[in-house]
Amino acid sequence: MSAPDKGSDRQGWRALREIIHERILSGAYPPGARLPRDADLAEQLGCARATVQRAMRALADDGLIERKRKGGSRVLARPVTRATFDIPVAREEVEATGRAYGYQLVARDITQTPHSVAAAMGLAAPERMLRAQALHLADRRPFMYEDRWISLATVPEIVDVDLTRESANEWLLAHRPYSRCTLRFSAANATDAQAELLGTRAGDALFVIERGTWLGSAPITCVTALAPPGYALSTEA
Amino acid sequence: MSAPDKGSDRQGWRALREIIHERILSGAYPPGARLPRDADLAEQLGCARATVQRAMRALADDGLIERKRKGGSRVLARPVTRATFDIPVAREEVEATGRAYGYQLVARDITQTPHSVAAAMGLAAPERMLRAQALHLADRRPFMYEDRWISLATVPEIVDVDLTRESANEWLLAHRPYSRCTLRFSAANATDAQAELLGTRAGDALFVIERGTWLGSAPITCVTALAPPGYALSTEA
DNA sequence: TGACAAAATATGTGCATACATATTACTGTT
DNA sequence: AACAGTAATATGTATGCACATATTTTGTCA
Repeated sequence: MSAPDKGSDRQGWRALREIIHERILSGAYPPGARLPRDADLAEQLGCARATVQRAMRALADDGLIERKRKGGSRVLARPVTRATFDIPVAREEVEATGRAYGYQLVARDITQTPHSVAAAMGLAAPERMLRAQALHLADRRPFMYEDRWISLATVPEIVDVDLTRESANEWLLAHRPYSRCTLRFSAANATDAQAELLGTRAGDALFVIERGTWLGSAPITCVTALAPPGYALSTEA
Repeated sequence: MSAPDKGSDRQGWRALREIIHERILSGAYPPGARLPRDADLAEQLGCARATVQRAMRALADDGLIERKRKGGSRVLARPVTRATFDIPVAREEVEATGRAYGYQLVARDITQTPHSVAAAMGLAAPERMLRAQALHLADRRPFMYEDRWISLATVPEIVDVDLTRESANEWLLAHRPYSRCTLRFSAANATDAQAELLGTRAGDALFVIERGTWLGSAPITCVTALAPPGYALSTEA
């Protein structure tokens, strides 16, 4: 029957991706080389073009190959290391390691943002916003310190939230979904005040995560999170 | 009129994703809620189930919804912030900012790895490996310092490469593709020697990138890269 | 030779259908 | 009521087809 040997080697698109990946690793398709057309690969491997497309798109998403509309597919000469991080909520990050999570509001007030914060949030001029500074604890020891600004224009309800009980981050995630998010990782020396809060010494190298979220073009919040020495973000690509 | 109005509002899967995303943002599908079945959405939106599937899978990949085989699709109550970073080769990172790239080998020798490195590479015991320490420069100023170990068992040819001319990283990328890669970001205070090399002061907060690559289960290389203050890694999720 | 229009081509997308697979829900038995 | 086996169900995957779209290549004309 016309059945294209389904029974013997029923390959899924994941298997196809693996086969092609192997060919790249083994040098059969060396860096910079052009791969066969999807249609040819499909015939060669005994499957439909759509299945090859699925596998190839996965390889392209992983940064291994490059696909262009008429140029065909090429093995990237200099594959970029593409890594995906899931930035967890502090509570879950702590609890994932089996420690007890704690939260503590350090300060809360409503003031004018500095120019730097307004700029980071894409505003032309500073605005009055809610500023919340808080500590996340793991087994009662400082885990991360966050200094957060929340737009009163976009999230007016935030003034009525009891931030001594609930982390602003968790409240926002539950009540104000965002459509855009920027992230920035860097390192900084701890100031005296930061060291005091994090239980380390001034000058210690802190891991810095800066995050901004928007709903459409309206800024929601902008946080600078500081983690004491020992903190690391890791992933497998 | 069984024709599913193709002419008027021919929606692509990206448009569908956007529509569903909007519904989530607007609260039509609140956090934790179950979404309609793919088939129902398809009928409601006037397209094929495959198209809905494509959109929904994209939303799931972005960490916005969760899909289970019979449980249907749910809006994630606590959406994780999922960010994808492309870790560039130093040369390209420098040149992307319009600066002149420079490279300088600081040291090269073949010695036994410390236990820590052997462990990081998944080896039971230390091995003799090639260690290459090098500086990447931007406009003749230190941009990043790397301390790298390369497995002689996996990459014996590396001993014949002139590392004073070519960065080990670029040689490896061109000649030794990897199948697995681990990444770890952290912060550390500069030692005297590191500060000297990077042109900063001892104690300054450095951004640390640790990376390991393997081909199958064979370790290829393991690097610790240090960037001076001012360096940051950023992305848009 | 050079510029511009037209044809060719490889990937991208959409659709309809069939079947696979993982879970949930149900049902009958003890 | 507890349990195991079975049916129901929503998503996952594969296929064949047609057409869309972005590039490259080719061809024509000045």
